[in-house]
Amino acid sequence: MRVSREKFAENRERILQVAGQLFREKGFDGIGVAEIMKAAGLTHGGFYGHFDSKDDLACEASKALVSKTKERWQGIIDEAPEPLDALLEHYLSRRNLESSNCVFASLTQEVSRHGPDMQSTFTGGLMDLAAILEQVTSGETQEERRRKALASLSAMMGAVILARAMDNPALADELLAATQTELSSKPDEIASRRK
Amino acid sequence: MRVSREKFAENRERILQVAGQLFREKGFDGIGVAEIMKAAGLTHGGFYGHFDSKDDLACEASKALVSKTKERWQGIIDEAPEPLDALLEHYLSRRNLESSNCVFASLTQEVSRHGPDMQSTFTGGLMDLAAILEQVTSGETQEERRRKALASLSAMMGAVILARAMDNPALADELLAATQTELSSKPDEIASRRK
DNA sequence: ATTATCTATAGATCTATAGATAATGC
DNA sequence: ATTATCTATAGATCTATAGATAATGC
Repeated sequence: MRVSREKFAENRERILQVAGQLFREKGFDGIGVAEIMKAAGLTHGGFYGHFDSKDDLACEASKALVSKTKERWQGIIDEAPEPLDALLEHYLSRRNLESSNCVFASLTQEVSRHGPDMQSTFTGGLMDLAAILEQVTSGETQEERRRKALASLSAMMGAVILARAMDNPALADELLAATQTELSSKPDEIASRRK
Repeated sequence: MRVSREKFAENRERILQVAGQLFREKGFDGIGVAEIMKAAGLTHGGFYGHFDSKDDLACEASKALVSKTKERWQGIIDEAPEPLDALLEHYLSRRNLESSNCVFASLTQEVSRHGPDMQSTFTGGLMDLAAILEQVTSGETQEERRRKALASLSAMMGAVILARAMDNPALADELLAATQTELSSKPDEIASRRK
């Protein structure tokens, strides 16, 4: 039943990936170790050869998800001709609402109930996203760009978090569209396109 | 051991109030029925005379908390000479960050994992808060006021949710201040006062 | 020989219920 | 007589561990 070193490393990655998915869908407290391992195609007992505890897994999975979001944001602004609008279009889309891609939009409210390691992971991730946003935000002074970037970050994540809780898809769409229009550098263009 | 009808109603209210507090602090999954009843000064078994299930309690407690937030917001805009700025000052303050007053800033991410009753409570509450914000938002058309109100709602709640997850109080304060400045009708005044 | 995984289980915790108890209110 | 609360417990679930198993890698 033992597997090779290479397969062992693959199994660890699969546990991390499956856990990341299930944590985002059901919350840290909404899914157990046994079910995570089952979804990864392994048995419950094998878990503790890979991670010290469930909380250790939650931290490691969060780190991986934070990195992925940073890479996604950086990738979008590197390629698009209008980076801020491309990022808003991506983040405030119905697709991003329905997938639970962004770990911040799914798990941030649980962070303060966990240990310092997880808090530091989320804090660092948010600072990095703010820095990315600052690069593509216009303003006369650096102070103004920084301020706008932080306010935009709040609005983007707030909009997705609120829209996810709504049982009325039309209202959720309206909330996303309103936030996109207000944060965009070209509000008139967005407003007419969104109709 | 039986108590009067009046005391019975009081006990139910106390369970609701204690549960509202503990749910906001620890999440719906982070606290059990036994501990809630203990905090209310009653025994575990007595719970089911007041509520059908833990989920029933979660719905009722949410409804009460949503109503309280609506009343708080309406009270602020009714009294203040500059209602929008008063609301921003209240909601984006360090005091509101540290208390877990607002049910939306504490529990919204768990709503989509619960039943339709809770989703409808949160959706209705958010619509009502948006309507309150719309009353105190300036704009040339009603459409513009509505759009700004929805975007401001996202930013206000997003800022508090993100700031709560941070282990760096200075950064959390900066995020709240930046959001307040950007949403205010008098950004210059806020910016100079916040220094 | 080492070690990754498996089976089995200990021990804690959680929701919900059953039946007893004792005070209320007709 | 009714009923609000209590004690006690059933039954499910959850984290973590112990010891067995069997394949890897020196």
